[in-house]
Amino acid sequence: MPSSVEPAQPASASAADGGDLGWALGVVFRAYLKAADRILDDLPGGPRGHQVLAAAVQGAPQSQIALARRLGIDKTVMTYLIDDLEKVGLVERRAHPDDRRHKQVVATEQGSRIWAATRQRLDHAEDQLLGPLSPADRTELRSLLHRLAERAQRIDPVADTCQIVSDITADQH
Amino acid sequence: MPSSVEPAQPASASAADGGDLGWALGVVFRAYLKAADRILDDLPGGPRGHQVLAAAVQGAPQSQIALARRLGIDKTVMTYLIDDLEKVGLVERRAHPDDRRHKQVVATEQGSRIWAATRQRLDHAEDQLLGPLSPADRTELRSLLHRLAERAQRIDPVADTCQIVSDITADQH
DNA sequence: TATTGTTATACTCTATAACTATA
DNA sequence: TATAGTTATAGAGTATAACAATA
Repeated sequence: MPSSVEPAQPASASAADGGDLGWALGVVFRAYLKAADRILDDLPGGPRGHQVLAAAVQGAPQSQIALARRLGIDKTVMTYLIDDLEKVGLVERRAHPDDRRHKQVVATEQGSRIWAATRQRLDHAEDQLLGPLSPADRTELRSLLHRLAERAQRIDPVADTCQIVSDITADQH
Repeated sequence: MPSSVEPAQPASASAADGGDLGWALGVVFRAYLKAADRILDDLPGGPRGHQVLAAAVQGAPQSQIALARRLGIDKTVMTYLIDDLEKVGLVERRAHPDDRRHKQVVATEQGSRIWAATRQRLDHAEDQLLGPLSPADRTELRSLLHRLAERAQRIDPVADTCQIVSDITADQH
């Protein structure tokens, strides 16, 4: 193991307090995904399948497109996701009484049970991910991230797909 | 716009202070990527190309594999990334004098200029992303994320690829 | 005409493995 | 034998467009 060729300091650490927000976000997000993937291995759709299931269990019934926007998923992908969850009997589609174009996604009894169990395991995994932080810091981080996420959601609810991006980039060149 | 079919409250908000860390991380990370992609449209490799360039400009020269581990990129992808950056003349590969298997990635003069310019634009974009937060909260969030990222990095430096994951999942079933 | 949801196609990423060159 | 890097292939994931049903 040739330690001489590995620099002692990580390359990007010098900008630790300036930029590099993207690097930290990426590392933390990937670490979360890796932990979540282990737990959600059996669940169709993995972490995203769980988020759909969570929405179906917890909140008021939502249409597929509303879910897609909130979770940052393309509406076509949402179709496949719900297909798989429905096959296993975790959620059901119901036509909205007032607008039959919308299909509400509701959880089955089994879906609720599975969600509660996996939610518990996810909580444990999240605690491990936040391990280096004090309880107060964990709460602070969760709160800050949620504030940002809610705002980002309001500003740009994924816009169904990414038309907006190309519109904006167009006048930069 | 039929507002009656859209529930007033987002579905996952009820768990806002419990779980849902993954949702918030995902939303914020995607928002960052979207903003960064606009800025880094010209740069080969997008955000990841920029991170490689940043490492080459800022720190001590690192081998490709060290970069790959730090940035959470597969070593084969790193090859393509550096290929593209080298074609455009932003970085160069140099054989390490002590171990010629390693190739150090160093920035060219032009690479340094480009990096400085884009870094400035990224700083601006990050400020906009963190817009809802007070200056103190921004610093706090950056600090918390960096602490987590550095720790996650030490615990699991991407392990070149994802062997570890399957090892661990194996004894769960 | 506009919107929800579905399907099919093409494309981009990514993982995997096989290979080389150095050690 | 083990590691750094490269290349080629196959598979997963994603975007795009076209379509049907409803409003």
